[in-house]
Amino acid sequence: MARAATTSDVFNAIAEPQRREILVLLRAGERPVTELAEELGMTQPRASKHLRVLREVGLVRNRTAGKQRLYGLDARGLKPVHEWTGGFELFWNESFDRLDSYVQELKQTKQEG
Amino acid sequence: MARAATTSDVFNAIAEPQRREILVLLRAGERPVTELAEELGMTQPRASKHLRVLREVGLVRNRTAGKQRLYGLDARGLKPVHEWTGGFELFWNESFDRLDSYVQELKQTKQEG
DNA sequence: CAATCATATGCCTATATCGGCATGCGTCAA
DNA sequence: TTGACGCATGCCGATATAGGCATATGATTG
Repeated sequence: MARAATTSDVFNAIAEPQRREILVLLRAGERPVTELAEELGMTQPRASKHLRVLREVGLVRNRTAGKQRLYGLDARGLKPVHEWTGGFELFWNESFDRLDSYVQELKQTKQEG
Repeated sequence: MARAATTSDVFNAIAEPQRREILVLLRAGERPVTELAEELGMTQPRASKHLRVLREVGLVRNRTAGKQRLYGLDARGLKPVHEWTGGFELFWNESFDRLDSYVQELKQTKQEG
């Protein structure tokens, strides 16, 4: 009983910073593993492992091109995350009022104490 | 050497489904711990622990109200996540033409930088 | 002060990653 | 076929995290 596996939940998959970096790089187009690894300053096995996770959650796909394996972005899986966070947009925009009243409460409490 | 701690990285904090549920519930307003626990079908210690994580990353705040401790939403921390995923919007929405030109822009920018 | 309600924590176990290193596997060139 | 290159995996160690249960802590009431 822990959180859903990184390989099955996009939220969890992108919780790892290096995987986010990989996704960002892939916006510029397909890349072979070694190139990604080098640009991100990580070893090849490490890059491969992260790419595997991303592939299993469907955020990237790959195709064989000669000796290389090109990884490409499939960002559709990020849409749910964008939409979920979007559901809170009102709250971070509107936070002036809420924050303000919260601050007032704090001041009040302190003065009373 | 693992991913950033759940207590310091919003991406990681919301990687846990139950914490996302808590945040959703809090959109309806402040709630005491026990009420949250009950509505989500989890034990009180469990709810408290999740709330602690959320508090440490700044997604919720709490104030004492008599014997209870009311937790409230502070969604500002979700904005970066929304924006980050938003950076991929063109890749799941737009036509391939526009996507193409966007990619060209990225390449250009990268070369200039 | 004692009893009680509402929460927060500590301790322990099971499980999940992450990263390194060595190595297996597939492809291409000679 | 052999050797080199590119990448995927297996295995191991270290660490993080989730959840349970019992218990400590803080506030309120009698």
